[in-house]
Amino acid sequence: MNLPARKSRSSGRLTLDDVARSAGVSRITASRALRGERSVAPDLVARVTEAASALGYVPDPAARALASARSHTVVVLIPLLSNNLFVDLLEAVHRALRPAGYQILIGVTHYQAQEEEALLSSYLAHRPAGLLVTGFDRTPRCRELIAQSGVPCVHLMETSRDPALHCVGFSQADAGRAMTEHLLNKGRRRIAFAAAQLDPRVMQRLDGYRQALKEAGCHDAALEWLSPQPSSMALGGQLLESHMTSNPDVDAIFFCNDDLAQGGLLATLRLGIKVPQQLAIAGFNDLAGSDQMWPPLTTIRTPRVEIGESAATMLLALMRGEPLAHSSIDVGWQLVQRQST
Amino acid sequence: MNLPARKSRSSGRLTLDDVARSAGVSRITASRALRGERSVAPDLVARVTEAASALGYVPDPAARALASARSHTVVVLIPLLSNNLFVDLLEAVHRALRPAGYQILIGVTHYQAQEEEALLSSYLAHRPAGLLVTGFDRTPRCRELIAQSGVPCVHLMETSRDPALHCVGFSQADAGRAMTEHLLNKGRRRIAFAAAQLDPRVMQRLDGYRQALKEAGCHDAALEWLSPQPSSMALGGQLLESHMTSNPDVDAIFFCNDDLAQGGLLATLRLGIKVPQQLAIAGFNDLAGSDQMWPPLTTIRTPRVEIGESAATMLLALMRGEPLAHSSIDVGWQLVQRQST
DNA sequence: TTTTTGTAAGATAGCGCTATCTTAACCAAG
DNA sequence: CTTGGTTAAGATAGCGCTATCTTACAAAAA
Repeated sequence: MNLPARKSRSSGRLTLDDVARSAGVSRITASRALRGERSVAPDLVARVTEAASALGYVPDPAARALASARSHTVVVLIPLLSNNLFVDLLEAVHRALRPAGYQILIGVTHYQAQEEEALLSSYLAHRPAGLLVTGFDRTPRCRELIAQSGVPCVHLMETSRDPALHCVGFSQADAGRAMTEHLLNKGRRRIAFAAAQLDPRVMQRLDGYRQALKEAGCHDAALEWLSPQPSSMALGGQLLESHMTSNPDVDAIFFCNDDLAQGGLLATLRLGIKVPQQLAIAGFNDLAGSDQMWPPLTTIRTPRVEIGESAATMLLALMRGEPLAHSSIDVGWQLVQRQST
Repeated sequence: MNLPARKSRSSGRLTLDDVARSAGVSRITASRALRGERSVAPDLVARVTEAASALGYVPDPAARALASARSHTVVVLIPLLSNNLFVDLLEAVHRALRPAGYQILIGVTHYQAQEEEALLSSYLAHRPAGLLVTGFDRTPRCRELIAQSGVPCVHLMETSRDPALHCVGFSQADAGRAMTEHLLNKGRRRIAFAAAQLDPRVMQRLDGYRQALKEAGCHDAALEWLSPQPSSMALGGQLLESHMTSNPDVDAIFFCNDDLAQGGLLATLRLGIKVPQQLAIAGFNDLAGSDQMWPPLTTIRTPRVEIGESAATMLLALMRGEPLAHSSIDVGWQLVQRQST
């Protein structure tokens, strides 16, 4: 009488055992060899590596994550994908982390605290090796989730003096202030600030704008044109058009983001407003196309590629448990003057 | 003498056993209840569900993937993130798949067959539940990887008559032809086709353009301005500027993508070319900002949200093993006439 | 030589789930 | 009252890896 022979659940997948057998070592040695652990003889490492690539072995990330309670995934939370700013950031992060064997799991929060919470709790279940998040503005629950998870985390886009927070960014307020001072230097006095989305970084730019104008004695709250709607070219045009009729004496508009500024610039064409003679226009971020506008747009170039790279490097160090030279990196920014101011 | 007490590897994580214990059922019953399998009594399902949410239990995706040889991840391969076309697509896919419990793993191929291969082999190791890929143009090795994996796959952006291929898209050639005919109808005869990137879909639009012009007897190979470089506003401006000097009689330019067209349109401002009087300009995709241009850009509106939704729905059916009404869905496109033509 | 390290390699035992097989319970049919 | 067929719930055994403990062996110390 033959046993009922429980059906094998094997998926036919190539496993570490196959590699080990082919290399003539034990499974665990093969595992250590492939992970580059010490205490494996160099010739064995070579044998295992060869066997693995000859067979086309790819480790199963699920099994790996389950056994080691840590995956090779890095979760990146950004507010939007439709802003090239964050796409550039993502690409830079990806370029830096991929060679180190990490994969990126992208979470898009749409500037919604609730979405961030949901994404975080679902993504933390993957036991990511690291976490990259945008800014510091999040719910206490989010902070708690991050802290409790024990996953190394680097904050993007802003800087902080708190040595417990790892971050790579620049001072949004300083940049906002510098652009405003640039407009003041150009002789403008009725300088409007047109903003949308109103996320924390936009508000910091607004702060810089206010400081500069107050110091110059030119601040006028009526020239802060703030809209909570999502940023877009169309909205930039609308903001310019609607507010310029009620404030015709405005001689400069500082848009909090280039997409708004581009829309504003195009609206001036429609309306027959001369830029920069009648009205100076400035943006923020130096997005694609800003140099192509007519006139080309004066803006703040924000080094998102550098932010992505530095943050990835910092995260790699944290994940490896290496000590950090600095917990906060300020990558600065650059005012790019073009013909719109 | 006490045993050496092997240190527990438990991660302190909340597991299914905790939920089962709290609900007073066995682990496997809790598992079935949470996965909505039949053959669990409704009151037990309720007890388990409650216990799970009370405890804040989140299943471990790694354990799940390992045990069932299938994850709840859907891999999406797109050429670029910096083109809003694909971002819109991704957002739509995400919105459709998230409620069904699937997560998206994004792979960016940069239009490189090599990158696609690398991404595919590394992402397939995650045993994704489904696969969404852009177009049909890929290496034999990629096709083989997809076929061998047995993972349901839906192709985006194009259509095919092969019933074995699942796809959601539209006829790029038809759209290209329609736009060309629109320009012919406007009385234009020297119509240039300006293109970059030269990916398969661009070439299909070119085909449509050629057909229409040949039928009208207006085809001139010298008016096909093709650049293998990545598409950008700057390149659009360059293409227009450089070719218009050598072909001053051109009375219309059909750009293969809106970013090129926008750049071209802005270049006409710089160069003092009157649009549409002297030169008609048309684009493709109706990207953000095309309606804000001056003059607003005539273009082909491509229904990427619909593509994303339909593809996700189709993939869901495939993943659940449900029968499909159609293996190929043509979502069409729409010519949006604005003032640039 | 014998003992004490040190280290490389292997044996063992899970990680947290789900596929599969078993059993228990129930009802209708014989 | 048995028998067979159905279903719900539980028991068992992995999925493919790595953490941890053991062992073997060589080199260093006694």
